[in-house]
Amino acid sequence: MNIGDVSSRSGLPAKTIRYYEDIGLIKPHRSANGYRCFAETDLHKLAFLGRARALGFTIEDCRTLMALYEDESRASADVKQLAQEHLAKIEEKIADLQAMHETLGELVNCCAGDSRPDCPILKDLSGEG
Amino acid sequence: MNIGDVSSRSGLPAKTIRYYEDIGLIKPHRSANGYRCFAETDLHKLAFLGRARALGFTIEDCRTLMALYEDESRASADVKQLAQEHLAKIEEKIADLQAMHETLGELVNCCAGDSRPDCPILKDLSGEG
DNA sequence: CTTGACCTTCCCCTCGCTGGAACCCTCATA
DNA sequence: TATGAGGGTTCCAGCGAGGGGAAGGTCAAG
Repeated sequence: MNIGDVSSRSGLPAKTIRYYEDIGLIKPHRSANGYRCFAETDLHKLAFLGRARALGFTIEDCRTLMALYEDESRASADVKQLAQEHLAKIEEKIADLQAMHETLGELVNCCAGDSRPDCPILKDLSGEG
Repeated sequence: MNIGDVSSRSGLPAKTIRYYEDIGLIKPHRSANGYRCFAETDLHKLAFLGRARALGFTIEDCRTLMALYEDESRASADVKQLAQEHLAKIEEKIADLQAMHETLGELVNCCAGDSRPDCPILKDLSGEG
């Protein structure tokens, strides 16, 4: 398979696939003309990476997850720990965003949103609040 | 005031303050020795920026907000619209993160987390789910 | 033979800083 | 008077995870 084929089959942009090769996540062979030549296993890895990335894992986490996946003597505890740490980071981000949302939401609710200049949002930002 | 003073009084790192000057958010004067020389108004702007950034506004949003703040004939509707758009982006991010959290949370719950290799997390990532 | 779709490498851009190198300024102390 | 500490200055590189686009090679169809 050429890169366009794996791109459409994995849903990942060709640029991303080249990047993943660049950083050593996949190692496709090369055809005589210099084109990357992907096997089914490469496609499988790319799909794996795409799903892991969609769950928000970092590239380095993905590297670890792939290594665990390929290690048949892995302990599921290692996978679970990685996932739990990631889950904790997600929770932290959600909490941060929710705090922002709450503060900003209140300010927005207090703002008349008309043609007058008086604005509680700017008032708060300026420290007059 | 030198940069160290505004840094400690605004809570922003000196690097960040230099960066904000670089991109034209503030324009401190210079002393004879070449040092940046900050007035109270600069400090006030930096505090404004710090609060806007803490609410998750992008630098470009901050630039617009500062312009609105300094424009005495602004309409609060313009501020409110910007804030509402930002609020919508925050909500989108929260929703994305919550979706990740839900999926990953279920997988984590299904994973024994022991010394055996069998792992529903990896199974899902590999597409066997 | 040419066209168009595909592939290659290469380098710069994103965003919001952060770290570090190399150097200048000022003040206090030995 | 040297010197050292603790400011300040500039510029360059890098982070994560790719994206955009140029310049050029390859291949199948018409």
